[in-house]
Formats: sequence, structure tokens, C-alpha cells
Amino acid sequence: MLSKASKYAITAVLYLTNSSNKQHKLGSKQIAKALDIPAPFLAKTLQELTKKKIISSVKGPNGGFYLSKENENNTLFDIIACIDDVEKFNDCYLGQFECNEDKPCVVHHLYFPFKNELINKLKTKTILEMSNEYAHNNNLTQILK
Amino acid sequence: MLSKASKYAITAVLYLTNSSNKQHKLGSKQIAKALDIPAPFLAKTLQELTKKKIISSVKGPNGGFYLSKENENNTLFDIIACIDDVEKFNDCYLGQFECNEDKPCVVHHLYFPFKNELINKLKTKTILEMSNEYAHNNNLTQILK
DNA sequence: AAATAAAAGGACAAAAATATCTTTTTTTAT
DNA sequence: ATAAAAAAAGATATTTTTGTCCTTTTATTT
Repeated sequence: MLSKASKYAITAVLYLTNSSNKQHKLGSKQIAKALDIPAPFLAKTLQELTKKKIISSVKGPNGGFYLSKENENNTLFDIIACIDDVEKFNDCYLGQFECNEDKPCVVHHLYFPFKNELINKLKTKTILEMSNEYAHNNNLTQILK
Repeated sequence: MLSKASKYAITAVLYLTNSSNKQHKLGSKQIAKALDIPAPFLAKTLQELTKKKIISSVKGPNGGFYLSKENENNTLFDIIACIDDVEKFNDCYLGQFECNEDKPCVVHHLYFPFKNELINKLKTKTILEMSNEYAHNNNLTQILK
């Protein structure tokens, strides 16, 4: 499972995709308030993302966080790997010391393919793609109303 | 993800299936040593399992933990639910507030079916079944040697 | 009946994750 | 230049999880 920090990070980045741009940046407090996330904790998380160039920031008046074109090529996996120890994906779901194709745990044959598909999805889904999907989704919603 | 306590519990119960019976009980320390699990922590966990009748125990000399016939009808899910808050299975994998068929997160269509299959497996797999599979597995290993 | 061995129970400690607060630095706008 | 606004950095606090220790209870064996 992802840590809260990781989930906050994903949620915040998703929020940035459609509420910010280089001209209109968002402060960590604004984001935290909009998403109901503990503000100082999110600030820390956003700092880490910035340090690893997953997102961008500018200090000072009218500063804040936003996504550059380069940032948008980052994937969901990049966000997660920035915050969590991704090695945990390799652990046996039931915590069995020995768990592999030869000696699989009870859910290995269920978990292993899922995990691989999941990681593949996380590694190929870019922020840009998610942004587009979100926009599309919202248009649909508008139309349906 | 399951907590360590849950994983320890599963590992210990699995160990009990093939190393103990009503005649030959196992102490929490023995189990902890054999499985390389922090002994007092495991003791606590085994107590909870006992309290909810997932496993059995007898105090005093030659006492210890074992599995009764009734215990063996318990499922993996019962073990997990005894230790962890199972509600977490319902949370969105990416921590999105709104995540359902109508407004799915990026991995919802991957995670949702997996989760359902997983829970189904955990709810139907009894301790007895696992015990049998383990025995079978070990016979095979013996034969192959 | 007494001694003993083991679980049960409770209090405590350490570590990790989450959350908060304060100070410093940097950038922008005035 | 100065002030202000915001990120960055660092220190601290809280909560949860994990891990340890000590005492009490209970069953078994002698």
C-alpha cells in the first residue's frame, strides 16, 4: 500500500494539472485547503517532489507550485518512487519469507500478475495523460448535466 | 497492505498447521524463534487470535498453541480481520477521495477486480486447505529429491 | 498440595509515519 | 532598496505501529 504522503502527492499533482500553470501557480496552503490535506505535511511532500524535479516551484510573491512541460512527462511511478520505498512492491503479499513461482503463497498467482500490471501502468501513465483524461472526463460531465 | 502483525499471524498459523496438534502444542517463543519473529510481539498477536477463537491455547506445563478441528475451518480472511482493520480494502489505491466506476482513478479498473478476487480468495481459503496444500507440496519436494 | 511452565494481561519503550511550528532564504513587486 | 510573499529548511510534536518487559493467572505435572 502506498503511504499517505504518496497519496497526498498524487492527489496534489493531479490538482496542479488542471488548476495551475506557469502563469498561475498555487501555494502549498491553497492546495492543502482545496484537497483537505494537512498543510505543513503537504508542503514537505511538495518540497521533495520539487527537489527531484517532478514538479516545479518559484519562491516569492506570486510564487508557488506548477507543472512545466517537462514535469508533465513524469509518471505516476515517478511520484510514488520520490516519496515511498518502491522495493516494497517486491514483498510477498502475505509476508511469507519464501514466495515465488516454485513455492508460491496462497495469493501469489493472483498478486504477482496484478502487481506487474500495476507497476507497468504506473510507469507508463504520465502526468500529461492524466491531465488530458481529467479534462475529457470533466467535459463529459458537463455535457451530461 | 497487510500490517506486519497480520503477516506474522498468518505465518505463525501456517507453521502451526504442520508442526503442532492437540497432543503437541507449541509455545509462542518456540514459534517466534522458528520463524524469526519478535517473540513478545508474536505472543500478543497469538493472544488476539486465541481470544477470537481463530486458534487454540492451553496454559501451564506442556501448554501452548495449536489448532483444533474447528479452528481449521477459519479462513485467511478471519486471521487478517482479527488483527487489521479490513475496511482499508475499500480505500482507493491512489488515495483519491472519489474513486468508483463512474469516476475511476487511473488504476481503479486494475485494482478493483484484483481486490475482489483477492478478498474472495482470502475468504474461501481455510486453514485446513492450506495445511493440506502444504503437506502435498512437501511430499512433492521429498519425491523430487 | 506444591512447583512449574506457559498463556494472559498490562505497562512501557522504540521506531516510523504523520502532523505542526518556526526560521531562513529567495524571488517578486512596489 | 525595501517589503512582502512564498518556498525551503529545520526543529519539534503527535500518533500509530512495532517491539520489550514484568506480573498475574491458570493448567499441568510431580
